[in-house]
Order: sequence, then C-alpha cells, then structure tokens
Amino acid sequence: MPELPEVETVARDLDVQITGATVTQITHLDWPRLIEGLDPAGFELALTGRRVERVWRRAKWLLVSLDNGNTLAVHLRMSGSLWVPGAEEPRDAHVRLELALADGRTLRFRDVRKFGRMRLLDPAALAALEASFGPEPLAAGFSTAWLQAALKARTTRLKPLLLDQRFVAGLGNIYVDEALWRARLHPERPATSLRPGEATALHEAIQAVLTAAITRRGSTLRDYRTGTGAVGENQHHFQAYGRTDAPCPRCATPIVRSEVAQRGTHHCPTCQVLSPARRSPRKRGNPS
DNA sequence: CATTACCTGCAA
DNA sequence: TTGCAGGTAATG
Repeated sequence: MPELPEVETVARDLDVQITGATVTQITHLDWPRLIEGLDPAGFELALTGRRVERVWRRAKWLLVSLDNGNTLAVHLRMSGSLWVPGAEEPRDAHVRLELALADGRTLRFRDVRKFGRMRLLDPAALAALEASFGPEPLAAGFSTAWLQAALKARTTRLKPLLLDQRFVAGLGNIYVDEALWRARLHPERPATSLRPGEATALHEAIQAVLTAAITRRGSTLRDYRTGTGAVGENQHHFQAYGRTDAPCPRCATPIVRSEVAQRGTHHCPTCQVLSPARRSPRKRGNPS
C-alpha cells in the first residue's frame, strides 16, 4: 500500500517523534519472519541501547539511522504501518512488533498481511540498497531532460516502467495511474513513443501528484496510517485510481478498469488514448 | 514478459 | 466461494 507519499509522511512524522529516543527492548513479536538476516534475539541485541539519529526515506524504504552508524530499514509492503501509539492505544491482533523506547513510549509495527520486512543495514549495505533504485522523483536528479532521455532508452509500456523501482523510485499502483491520467497518457503507451511534450507532461504529472499526496498525508485505502496513527486524506482526491465507471473529472467519460502488467489499472479512454492523433500533415481541414 | 508466491480480510 | 487489494522477489 504505502507508496512514496505514504512512506514520506511516516518518515517525517517519526523523524520528529523518535529522533533522540533510545530503543530498550522488543516488547512484542508475533511474526518473527518479518526480521530479515538476524534471529529475534540478535535483532534485539543489535537495537538495544541504540539512539535514533533521524528517520528518512529512500524509494519505499523507511530508514531509521542509529547512533552506531547502522540503519534499521523497514518496508511496509502492502499493509504495514509504523507509528508511535498514544499511551493507552490498545494493541490489536495485527501488531507484529513493538519496540520499547527509554522514555516509556513504543514504536509499533502493524501489518495485516505480513508482507512487511525489517532489516539492519551497515553502511555498505545501506549504500547498496540506495544504489539499487532509480532517481527520487522529487529530487533534482529527476529532471525533465533526464526523463525524456530515459524514456527513449526503454521499450516497455509506461505502466510497468513507472512501477519499476530501478527506473524511478517510489511510484506504485495508485500514483502511476494518477500521474498517467494527469499527463493524459495511456498506460500501455510504449515509453519510446512519447513526444517531448508528452515526456514533459509526465514529469510534471509525477511531481504534482506526489507532492499533493504528501501534502494530504498520503492515501488511506484501508490499513495505511501516518506516523502519528492518523489516516491520510489523499484518497478523497483520486482522479482515476479506483474510480471505475465514475466520470472522468476532465471529460465525464466513464473511467475504465483494465489489467496492465498484472496490476489493476484505471484510465480515461477519451483523455488517455493509446495512439495519439498525429499532427495531421495538412494544416487545416479534418477528414470527416 | 508472465506466473506464482508470500498473507489476510473484505466485498461481490 | 471467488476475486481482489497499496509490493516485491523468485522462477519459466
């Protein structure tokens, strides 16, 4: 579930809340397989006494920098959430892990589907993880010129390409559909077929869609919560994603749901055409 | 590129 | 009961 805007929201919240806090122990663990690379005892030993220096994000990874140079890396996958619960917020059946902090608070990881993962990274492993992703779409490296050139080099269709974290980091099913709708591009358009103006529109759309979603603290479909345990608000602003048969906000044509690259995909069949009308060779006069 | 697997819950 | 869900890794 969580895509870039959701993970970014959690990272910002947790950075404020737990920077400076010290981990004292694991107080709850009911799904040990969420810990990669260490057994639970080793994981607890590695965390105990560590002070949090900051919380940040790369792609869809939530990264907790520790005072010994290592990093606790958390991936929320489909249904994970990580937050600091209120004092008497009860622990429900889907809480998989809880870390106690020295000040009496806890950091709680809840994950209905058990796809989420955590691992401890030393600096080399962190560098390798960071290097495995494409550019951050809200950072300077993601320029219009870069996107234009990168699209030319790929033969894939837009939807699977934008979902590929090695191409651009952080987009997922929701925001790819939203960005393609905004840019008026069909999800199955071959990346190589984009004209310069279309690449520019896609660049603008990706940044606009992600920025707005962060401002609204992410999209809560079901499980996602911010780092303070609140729901996001962006789900009330979808233009295409999840709006099957609802009118396109631009042209009122019903939004179509299809399957592209094994993912549910939503687009407007009027605004987002697969074969855009090429500029007609003649200046005036439409055939009809 | 497609399929399957990993899991659970919910709506049709 | 079946199909579908924000993600990704492994396997033909």
